[in-house]
Amino acid sequence: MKESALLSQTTEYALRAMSCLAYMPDELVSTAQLAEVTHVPMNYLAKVLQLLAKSELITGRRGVGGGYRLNRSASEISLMDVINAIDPIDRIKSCPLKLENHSGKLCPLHARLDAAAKALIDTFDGISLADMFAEDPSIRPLCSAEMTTKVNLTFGQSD
Amino acid sequence: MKESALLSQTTEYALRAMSCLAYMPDELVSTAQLAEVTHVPMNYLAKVLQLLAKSELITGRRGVGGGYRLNRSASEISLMDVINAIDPIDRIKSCPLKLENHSGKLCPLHARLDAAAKALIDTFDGISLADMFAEDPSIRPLCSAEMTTKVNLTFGQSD
DNA sequence: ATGAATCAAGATATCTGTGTCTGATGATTA
DNA sequence: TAATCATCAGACACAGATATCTTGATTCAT
Repeated sequence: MKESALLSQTTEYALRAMSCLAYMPDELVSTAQLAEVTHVPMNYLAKVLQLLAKSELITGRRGVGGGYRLNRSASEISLMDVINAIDPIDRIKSCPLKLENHSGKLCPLHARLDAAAKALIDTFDGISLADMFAEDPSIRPLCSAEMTTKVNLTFGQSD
Repeated sequence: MKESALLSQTTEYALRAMSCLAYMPDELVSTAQLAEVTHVPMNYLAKVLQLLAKSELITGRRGVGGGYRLNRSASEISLMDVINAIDPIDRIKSCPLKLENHSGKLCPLHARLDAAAKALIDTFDGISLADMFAEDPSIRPLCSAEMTTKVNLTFGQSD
């Protein structure tokens, strides 16, 4: 079959947009700008941003000069927060076969699958948007130069 | 949006079927029997088994008394082998935005997503089908009693 | 106030994963 | 050989994720 990504395409888009917003806190960034930098189809990104806004991770402001901005600081938003806003990773709470006769316990197979899901969730819980700026400063989230130059051009910020 | 499982439905089905086959090596188990025990729609399971057969994890035998059996011993088949036969977990090899200007390196975001994918793969690589029988013997893969009794009834094996 | 910019919301289109069905091929039994 | 069982192979149907488009509502600048 086809390769399957760990996260859905929509979630990937959301993470890109959030990374971008984290890069310039307190600035209002329009959907069009985000779409260009993140290379996401604009009309679709608009939908994704609406979801993020509904989850109260970001706030949208209409009108001229409008756009989106983070609701909390980048260090207080984990990757898992973003993932949860779009496609939560589901834990296996009860036997998927709907068999009753093992009191609450998962079978070895599903116990291990659930453990893997938990590990993933814990990993993403432990990474904040801010963490992604804390390394080699020559490489920015969403691929350094592209983003850095585009953004600087657009907003006239000096580095 | 909707909850999204770590593995696709099809992969889940494949893991169930493989667990079942691992439980009775050297027996030929028909699609109908597997479907009943694993609670998977029979016609669809038939497709999944064909995929597993094409990947040479199992071999099908036609005709009266036919069915499927493992090609290797359960201890030599990892969960990842099964997953790879259906929907491989894809690593992020290059920038999904298709930006060229960072020589081979992933940006912090995708580097972390890829690390998570690698960790998952390593986890599933380290678990064999046989491992799932090595614990509390009262709980079998695919939910103990159900499978145990059904199987014993069907094949008349004593415990 | 008027017009332009921008988000909000809903309808619609497309593609892929999931699931069903039918006929063909091969194996067993009698 | 004939009949039956079960996999094999392909076509078809459906639903949900992805993507597009249109219209309305809000904000800003003039």
